[in-house]
Amino acid sequence: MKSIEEDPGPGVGPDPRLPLHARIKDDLLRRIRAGEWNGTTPLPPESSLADSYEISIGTLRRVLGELATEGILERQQGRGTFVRRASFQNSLYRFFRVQGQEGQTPLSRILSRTPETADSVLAAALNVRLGSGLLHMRRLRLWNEHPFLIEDIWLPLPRFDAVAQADLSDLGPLLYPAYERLACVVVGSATEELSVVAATATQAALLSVAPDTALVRISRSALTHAGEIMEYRESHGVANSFRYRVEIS
Amino acid sequence: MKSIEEDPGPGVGPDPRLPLHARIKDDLLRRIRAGEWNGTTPLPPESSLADSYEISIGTLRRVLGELATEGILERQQGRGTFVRRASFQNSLYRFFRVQGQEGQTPLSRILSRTPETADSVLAAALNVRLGSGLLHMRRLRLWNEHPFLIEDIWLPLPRFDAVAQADLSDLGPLLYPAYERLACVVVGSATEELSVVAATATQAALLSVAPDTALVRISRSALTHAGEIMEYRESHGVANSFRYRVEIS
DNA sequence: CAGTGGTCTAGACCACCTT
DNA sequence: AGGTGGTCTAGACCACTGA
Repeated sequence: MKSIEEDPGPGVGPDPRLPLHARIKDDLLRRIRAGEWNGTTPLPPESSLADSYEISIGTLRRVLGELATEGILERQQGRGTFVRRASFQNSLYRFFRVQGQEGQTPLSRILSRTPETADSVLAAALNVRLGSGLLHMRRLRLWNEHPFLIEDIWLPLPRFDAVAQADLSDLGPLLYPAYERLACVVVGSATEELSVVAATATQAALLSVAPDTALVRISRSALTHAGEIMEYRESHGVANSFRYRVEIS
Repeated sequence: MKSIEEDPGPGVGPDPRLPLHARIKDDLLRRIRAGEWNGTTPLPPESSLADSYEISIGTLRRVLGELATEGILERQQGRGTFVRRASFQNSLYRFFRVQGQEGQTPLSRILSRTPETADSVLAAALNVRLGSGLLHMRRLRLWNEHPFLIEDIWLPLPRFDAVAQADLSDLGPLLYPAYERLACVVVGSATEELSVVAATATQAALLSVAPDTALVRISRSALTHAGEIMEYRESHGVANSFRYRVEIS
């Protein structure tokens, strides 16, 4: 329990010329990134947060509303306000037009799981030192026994030792819940980048297409709430099964 | 000037169980789509809007704030609240990595401008009857005399007669301001769809690549504020100069 | 039932733009 | 100077959740 004297009060934030709500928002973002609330425990109720910041409840509600709109927080009437996990609603993956029922998760088959050392590309992607230990997993995604996506996944060691040693059947089709269970790491956000490349011989064989067929490559960096890169992933799928839509306004 | 009796009051909106702010928002969206304010004339001031809806200014401000966040309205302190044109900040076009200074508009060269009749694909894309009149323009975009994008643009006639007859030098590199000037049509929003195709012989020649090179195709449907499709556009660029990023949270 | 977030109000004061 | 949107407050009442 905090005393009022410990609390930063309305003076928080770097630039006192900023509006009050902006400074409060910055401070809340800082505390979320610091892991003060972990996704299962709610933030303090509005009234108590407003008191501790010494602002009116209306101003605090404006800040919480903005953070909810941005997908950082999730508000549930009667229950409380929670830090949200990354939802991957916007993920580019979803735009491979594959034959399969809506809402179902495709089958996944882990082809390999081997320790590696970081080359310069991976060291940069994961923000680790050259030559440090990584876990590399290669996975195939399939609909009705028909492969449509190859995933190469790299995780830093020793942080993910538990994933390296877990029974493969413990991992299941969704890896992020497994990371949380085994290594206590939660995905807070991610960045994906799309590009088009020609299939290597290996990729072509796995996807049963001709070599040099155009593939869509999606590179994903997944971050913790604190902003540390926890996973780097490259996925390749056949380009002519890919459609992506954007709304502009 | 409206009398209070004419105004819909707080009872507007289809479902009276909806919160007040949601019903007001629906009504404002309807009036925006109906073209009640055209982008240069401001909406009535907050106080007068709140009075005419018989709601408090705080509730009205909430609605206007949401519409501004969604990019529908633009608020300018001291000036007023305006309906926004489409900004194309999110356009997929921007992700062709071309050599050229930031912020500059690439050169454009109109290769052809011919009347056509709508085939089934174009009729569906522009929501017009099969066989109705269209204007087809083909345009090349270049950086330093190096072509990187082919654009095929279709406009419904007779609405865009003025564009069909204007001097080509009147069109300039940006078409949407020209549509507004010549045909009094403003873009309110747009949808873009990305796919990957193989270059035809003609496309390959124009872009000086080998036939069957992978191209990124971007199909764009541009809409008026009223939701009518005013332009359909297909653009093709070399796929390996394309990079697209998405943030996920 | 107590506690949470959701809605709505009424009004004060400030910062900015136009005239 | 007058009018616009921007900030902030204080409080009433409602709807939902969980024990």
